[in-house]
Parts: sequence; C-alpha cells; structure tokens
Amino acid sequence: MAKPDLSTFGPFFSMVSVRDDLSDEERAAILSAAGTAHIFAAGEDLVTQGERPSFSTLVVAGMTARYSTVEDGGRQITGLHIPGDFVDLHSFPLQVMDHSVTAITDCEVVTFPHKSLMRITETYPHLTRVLWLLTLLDGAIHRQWMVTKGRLTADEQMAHLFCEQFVRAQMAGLARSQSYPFPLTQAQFGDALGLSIVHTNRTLQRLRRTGALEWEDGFVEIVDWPLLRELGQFDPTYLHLEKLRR
Amino acid sequence: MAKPDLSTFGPFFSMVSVRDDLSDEERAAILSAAGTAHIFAAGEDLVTQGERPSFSTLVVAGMTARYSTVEDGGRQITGLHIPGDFVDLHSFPLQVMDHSVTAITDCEVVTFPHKSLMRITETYPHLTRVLWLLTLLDGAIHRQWMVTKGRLTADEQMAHLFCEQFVRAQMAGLARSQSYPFPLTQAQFGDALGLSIVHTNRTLQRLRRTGALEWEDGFVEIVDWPLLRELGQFDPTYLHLEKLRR
DNA sequence: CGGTTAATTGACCCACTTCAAGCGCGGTGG
DNA sequence: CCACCGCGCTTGAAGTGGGTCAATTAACCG
Repeated sequence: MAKPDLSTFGPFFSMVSVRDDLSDEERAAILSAAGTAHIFAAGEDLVTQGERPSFSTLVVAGMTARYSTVEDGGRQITGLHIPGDFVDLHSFPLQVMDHSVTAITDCEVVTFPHKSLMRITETYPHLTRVLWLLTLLDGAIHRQWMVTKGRLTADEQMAHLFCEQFVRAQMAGLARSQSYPFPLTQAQFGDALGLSIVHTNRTLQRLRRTGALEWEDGFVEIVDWPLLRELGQFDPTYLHLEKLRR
Repeated sequence: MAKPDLSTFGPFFSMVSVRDDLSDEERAAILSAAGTAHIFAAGEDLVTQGERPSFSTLVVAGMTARYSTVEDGGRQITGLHIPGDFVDLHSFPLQVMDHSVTAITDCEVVTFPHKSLMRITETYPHLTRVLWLLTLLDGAIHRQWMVTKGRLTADEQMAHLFCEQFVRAQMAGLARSQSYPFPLTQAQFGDALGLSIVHTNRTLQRLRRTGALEWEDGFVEIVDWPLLRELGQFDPTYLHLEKLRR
C-alpha cells in the first residue's frame, strides 16, 4: 500500500502520449493524484456491481476484465484491461458501478481517489479532456465489439480481438515486436467473445490452422499480421491512435 | 438555420436533471454554446465515419442511429438517439468519427461548435463533468447491449431493448404513461439487435404473443410492464437514474 | 394502376450450443 | 513416491437458434 514511484506509470503515459501530449505540470498532477498501490490475486474482484467506489483504479501489472452476469449464470466480459488502462475511470462521474471488475491474473493496481480527480477537473481543463478521452476509448471499443459480435462470424470476431489486443499492447509499450501477453483461459476468452467454451476452442483451432498466430503459455505470437488483420476485418481507426490536441 | 429557442432543449434538460442539477449559470452556458438548428430527412447521414466534425449534434426532434458497416454489407446499429441525446458528443475529445450517424426519421437537431464546448470545459468544471457523464451513459448502454447480445436469446434481447427505450423516453419526457415513439422499420430494428430481418420479424411475433406490448404506427404501447421487464431481464441500474452531485 | 417499400411466411441450412466424456498436467496429501 | 484430484483443454455427437433464399401480401403513392 505504499505510494507508487514514477516508473509504475510507464504504460499509462505511453498509452496517453499516442493520443496527445501532456505538459510536465499535467504529468505531475497525475502523479500527485495517485493514491496507494494494491495487489489482487487472480480471480478476486477489484470492484463489484452496485458499489460506489471513492476512487478509480489504474492497472499497473497483470490483466483485469469488466464483466456482467445474467440470470442463467452466463457471464459476459465487456472489456479487457492491461497495464496503463483504468478499469473504472467512469466511476468518477457515474459514481455507481454498473458492472464488476475481476482480476484475470494476479495484478498490481494504483488507486486514484475521486477527490483528487475532482481537483484535476477543477484545475486542469486539458488534462480533464484527456481523462474524458480515455473513457471514450472504452466506448469506442465497446461499439466495435458490438459490431463484431452482431455482424461477423465467430472466426472473424476472434481474429479481430487478437488484433485489437496486439495494437493496444503495443501502444502501452507491453508488446515485443510480434508478441504480447494474453493470459486468459479459453473459458474467459469465450466469455469475452460471447461464445460457448466448446465453440471458442474449435474456433481457435481453425484460427491457429490459418497460421496467422500462435497462442501458448499466456502469450500470443503474431505470425502473419496482414492475414490476421484481413481475417478480422481489423481497421484500427476506432482506437484513435492519432496525436491531436484534445 | 436559425438560433434555437429555449423550449428546444426541454428533453435535454429533463434527461440531465434526472442525474444532476444544473445551476442557472450552467443552463445559460449550454444555451449560449448552442449553434444553429438543422433539419435532416429520414435516411440522410448526419455524420460519416472518418469525418472530423467541428461541432457536436443534439437531437431535438425525431430519431437517429449510430451505425457501422462491415465488408459483406452488413450493418450494425450501435445506438438509438431520441430528443435530448447528443449523437456525437464524444467527437469533441475524439475529433475523428469512428462510426456514422443516420436519421431514422426526419429530424431536427442543434449543433454545438466544439469551440463552444471547449470554452465550457475551460470555465465550468461541474458542467464539464455532466457532459462527460452523458458520454459515459452511452458507454454503459453499449456494455448492456454487449451483454444482451452475447448472453441472452433474441427474445430476451428484444424485450430488453424495448424496456430500455421506454425508460429513456420517460426520462426525456417523451413518453405517455404507457407508450412511446419507436419509429423504426423492422429492418432497422434488426440492425440494432444484430439479427436478420426474418428472425427479427419472428421474434417480434413471439414477443407480441406474450401480450407484454404492442408496436404499431411507430409507437410502442407497454401492456404488461412487469412481464416485459422479466422477459428482458431488465434492470435499469446501468442507466444511472439517480440524482447525484457529479 | 404500376412501382416501391415494409411486413410476413415457408423451406432449408449451418453456425453455434449443449451434453458428455476423456486427456494431460501440476499440486497436494498420505 | 505415488495416488488422487481439479482444472484447463480437447473431442464427439446431437440438438437448436438463427441465417439465407425466395415468394407473397399489404400499404402507400404518384
């Protein structure tokens, strides 16, 4: 529960700097808004639906997922979060959580008290717009997932998700040239895709047979990026990778 | 293209006041940020994917939809907008549109120049958080659509969407006690649900036979609200209907 | 009265689900 | 040291929800 040091925020600043520049003062404001560091074990929930957290949580190491459950026990994962991502920055204006967040792997996070975020919005309009932007990226990804789920086949949808995670990992500085961490089980992967575990497995086998990628030991290796992009009809426009004055 | 008068913003202020209070000064700031009024005919696009609009658009009358298309020509609607909704408030921080917006019916809108919104973020932190909140409501709805699409049957998903639109229409002051405008064709409805037109039709017939609702001439009449809620597993928490200081 | 668009129906097909079983591996306890 | 267990992955077989293709009807409109 110590105060985190600067290197902790590498993925976050890397991910932001793809989209906009922060001034030294703004960076300092982020650092001083940071609260305490925490550890969660795989399977633990960081936040639960219905809660009113007094802080937002930034992932520093590991992977987390947003999810909701339905009456028959089914679970839908609505977002995957890697270091540099806030799992619930939206809880600052929304205040009540409309979904839960769970730890996919053991992970390390830093909390940002809403009080500190409030002070940022009162003092740093540009930084506020950048934080706003981050929540809008989530929204853009949500829309893309709807499109792939609604109008593409399972094979295309799966290829698309592998593409998305690759690019996002690159932006956060977490990818090697052709590989990135992807520590899900197939059951969790199926929950993210909205597929049964059996069909997830078979779809994955088909995708592997195309030779576009490999996935073992929690790492994805991109073998044929142009092919994978094509299979997933992946166009990264929705990730807003352009550096613009926000 | 005249400057709009105050009554134009009734649904917007109604919808906002469900979630928070605005001061007179903040209301005035909204009014003075408003640009010009415009009319779009059904089928016209208000905004197109890839565009960099210099303003955001508030619906004043009629209905619009966000959508994306995929390679085989399929179309997925990712959001339905009624009076009081911004169709692309997110284009203010994002700047580049990652989807298009089309007019479902003839409709009337008011544009808000990004320059004016920028001035709001520089001057009114609380109002900024309220605008931020509005974009987060979109995100929450997106997540819910993912869940219903991913883990519910077509029947449940359809019932859920009817519930959602009812509550949203009520919040904007657009519903009578048990009915609200729903001017989609079945093809458009199917595009929103991610279903084929044939299956949309058959699912609708089944839903009608439950006696939970009627839908004709562009209006939905809720006949048995508890039943409809149950059929759609509808829980409005995600719409954040609580008035809180944001 | 022909032309167009929306709603509907029938028939067939396939993508995906469900149920059930088996396999491999690491962990644990006796 | 080994037997057992649980979990993640894989496979087979059978069922079904939803898609596709094709045609018909109904309403509207100039």
